[in-house]
Amino acid sequence: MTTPYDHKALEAKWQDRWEKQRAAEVDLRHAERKLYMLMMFPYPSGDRLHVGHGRNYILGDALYRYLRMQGRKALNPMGWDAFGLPAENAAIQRGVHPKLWTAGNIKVMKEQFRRWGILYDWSKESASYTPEYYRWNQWLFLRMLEGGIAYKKAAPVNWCPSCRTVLANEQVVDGACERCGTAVVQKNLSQWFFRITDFADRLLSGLDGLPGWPEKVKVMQRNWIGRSEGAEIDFPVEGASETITVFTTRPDTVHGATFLVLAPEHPLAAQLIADHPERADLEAWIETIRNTPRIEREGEGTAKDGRSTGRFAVNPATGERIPIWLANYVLPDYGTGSIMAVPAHDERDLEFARQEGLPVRLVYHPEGVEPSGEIPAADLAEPILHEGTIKNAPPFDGVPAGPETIRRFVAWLEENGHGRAKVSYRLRDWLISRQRYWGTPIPIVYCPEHGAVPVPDDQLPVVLPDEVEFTGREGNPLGRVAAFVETKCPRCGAPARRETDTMDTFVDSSWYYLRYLSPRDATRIFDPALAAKWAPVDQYIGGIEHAILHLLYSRFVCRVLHDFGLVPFEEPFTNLFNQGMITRFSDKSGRIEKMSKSRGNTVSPDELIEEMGADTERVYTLFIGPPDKEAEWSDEAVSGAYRFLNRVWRIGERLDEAPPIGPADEELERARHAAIQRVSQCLERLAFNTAVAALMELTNALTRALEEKTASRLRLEEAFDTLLQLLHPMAPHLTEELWERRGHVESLLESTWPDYDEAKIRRDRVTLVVQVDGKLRDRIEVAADADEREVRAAALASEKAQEHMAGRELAKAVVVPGRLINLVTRR
RNA sequence: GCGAAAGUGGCGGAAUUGGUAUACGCGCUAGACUUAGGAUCUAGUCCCGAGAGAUCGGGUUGGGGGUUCGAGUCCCCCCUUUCGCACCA
Repeated sequence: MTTPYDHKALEAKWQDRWEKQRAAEVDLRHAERKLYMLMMFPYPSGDRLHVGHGRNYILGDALYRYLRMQGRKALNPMGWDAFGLPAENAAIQRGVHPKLWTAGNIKVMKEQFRRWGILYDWSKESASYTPEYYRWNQWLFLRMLEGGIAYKKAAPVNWCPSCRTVLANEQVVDGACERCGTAVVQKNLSQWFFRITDFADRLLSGLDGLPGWPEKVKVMQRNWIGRSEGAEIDFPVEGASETITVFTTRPDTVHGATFLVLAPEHPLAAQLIADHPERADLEAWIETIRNTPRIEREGEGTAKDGRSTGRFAVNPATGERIPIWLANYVLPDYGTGSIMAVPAHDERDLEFARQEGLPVRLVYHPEGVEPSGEIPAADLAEPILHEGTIKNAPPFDGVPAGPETIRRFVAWLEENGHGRAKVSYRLRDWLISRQRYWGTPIPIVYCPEHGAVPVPDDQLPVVLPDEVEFTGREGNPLGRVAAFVETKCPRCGAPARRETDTMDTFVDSSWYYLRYLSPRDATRIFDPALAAKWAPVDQYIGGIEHAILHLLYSRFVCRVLHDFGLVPFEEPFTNLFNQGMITRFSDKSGRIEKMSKSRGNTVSPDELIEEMGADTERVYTLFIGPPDKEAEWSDEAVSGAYRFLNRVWRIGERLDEAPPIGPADEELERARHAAIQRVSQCLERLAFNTAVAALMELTNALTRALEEKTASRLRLEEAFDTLLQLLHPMAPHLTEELWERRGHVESLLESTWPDYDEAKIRRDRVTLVVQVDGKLRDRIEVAADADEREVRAAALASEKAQEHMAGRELAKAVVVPGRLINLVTRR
């Protein structure tokens, strides 16, 4: 009977030891070569981490330990994204103060990390809910205010009725709150923004300088920024002094603009319909559109809904009168909130023209089609998008569609004073105000005399008051704390009120990687010298869900810090790795889904660790599949990892069974060097799954050698030591224990990653595949250094090859050294 | 609709640059040791056909075509799945 190894005692022992030794602590000032790796810091929610979360941290730790053994003692800090709604909701529901609740959760999560055997440099720990941290959020806000990057404006904003706060555009997914899924409504409010749109071009072009980022993330960011080149064109309104300016990417189709469409919310709309006989009806209709949730208005298949204003504008290209319409398909917050409709050359405009019986006028004509002036929209089956030549639009007749034509039109518009080149973006400014308690107070005081007055630096931090009632009632609880709200104007000393909005927690997370470098510096946001030395982060690891949100905001804030002269770089994260999700069958939905508490398909690491140990979870998690792909958790397959580790353990107990001299020493030596090579190459590209497979093969080779007594004790011990080293990143506890038992004084973590010798892997004689006309027919053994002539002779001597050549003449022989020879016959 | 990634045994998956498809693991089958085994060890396990047998022949990486001595890998067309974007003018 064999008993499994005592993982409980052994794992506790090593976790204690690493903690006591402060095994991952880095001296930032004196380290010679910098390497900064980082996992996205977690939100300390009340839920215990499950094995799906574990993948992220285990992956990072395995990488850390590997780098460490490579002689690269990386900075690998951890902290807490500790502000946010769940803490406040817990306070409302359970009467626990968010601060206590959060602190308790941090303690639990820290213990979970420990139990996974994960090494962080805890001396750098920082948490965003401490005044020591968030005062620098406030400081940064004030600098951005001075720099004109932070500003306040009244605007229609996204409001989540369930979270009772406004949201940034990035936090609205398919018209719903990113956090709770509730449909977002529009509200007109005066709010604080960061002028991220000023950085749109830099954020866009910077992506080209990030070869270490997944293409997918870069594409998502490019789409989100949504740069469009085009022109603004002015259309004078008939009978009024106003002009309507539209944005278009196709100024070359301006002759085909047969009507204008304004978003119903457009500032001119009310004026245009002022004299309309059905003005009241129209106003009611505008209200309806205005109050339609975004999801309905912009959703798939939403019908176009429009009304004529009864007014006309002049097409500056043709001089013709064209009607002005209002319609829901024109969005108020993109471009100028108004378009020139060219139904001949735009699908949406054509659809609307058909629906409303509006005319079409071709600018580009396919071959053989002659100009026919305005025609009914019903006569055109589909729009002509990027083909044909211009006819009947002097001076452009005969010009084909293309970018050069667009440039010519822009120049022509500019010369004639009808318009100008213009670049538009989808990106909106970042709305950072939140009407919630548990966040960084925005350091502003409202004075009746001086308006919004910034809190002076020497009065920072503006501390979040502890004495707050969490009732769940409408409105920010901060607004009901008189001691907080009532203050004096920093400028004149008159009674004034504090801003009660707090900052979006994505502000906290946009620069935290810099705070780790000097977490207790009370004099500045971070140490610029250390930032210049250690940042940017070399390897960032986290989930794809932050492809836009956190990663875009961080890139923006990094540029702000750069422009302030605080950091010498513009990109915060040089290499980015998105680990795949762990999925599992969910009884609730009957489907395989992302592992999550709400889906009820989580696996608790606590029980798994209790039963089979943290090393088993680690090895299985790394073995489950390519780390960047999603992977399905299998409760059964976990035991494979457990069996593997027990096999390793048993080899350790049986080393003394090996004979002093072994007949197959070279074989084991070859297996050892091959394993070093394979595992090293795998880990260089984070392919832990195949690295584990290679280690299983080495383990199998060791077991076989031991069973068959074919390797000497010396070789066996050597190979076993190598196995422990290569396996350490994946199974640190077990390997440290066995390493110690082998009599090594220095810890395995401090040992040097083994080198391999290619000469030791090479064999004297190799097996070559013999193909005849591309089909495998035989295998032959030849000297490893055999030249092409020798290989060909050996292959032609093969009886099987001869049979399959069936007397046909040899046309040529293709030799791939060390692999195969293909005998090609003449047909 | 646009963009991206993917499709390989019963399952998870492997296969740097085109060069022995199915490594490694799970599951399953048989056997060994056992009072017992969800423990451990050994052997087998892509499909079809022939053979008592070691073996031998043929086929196979979603489907179809192409390039090549040679294609899971490259090119073209199609199907399916997942993800992202989606009235952005």
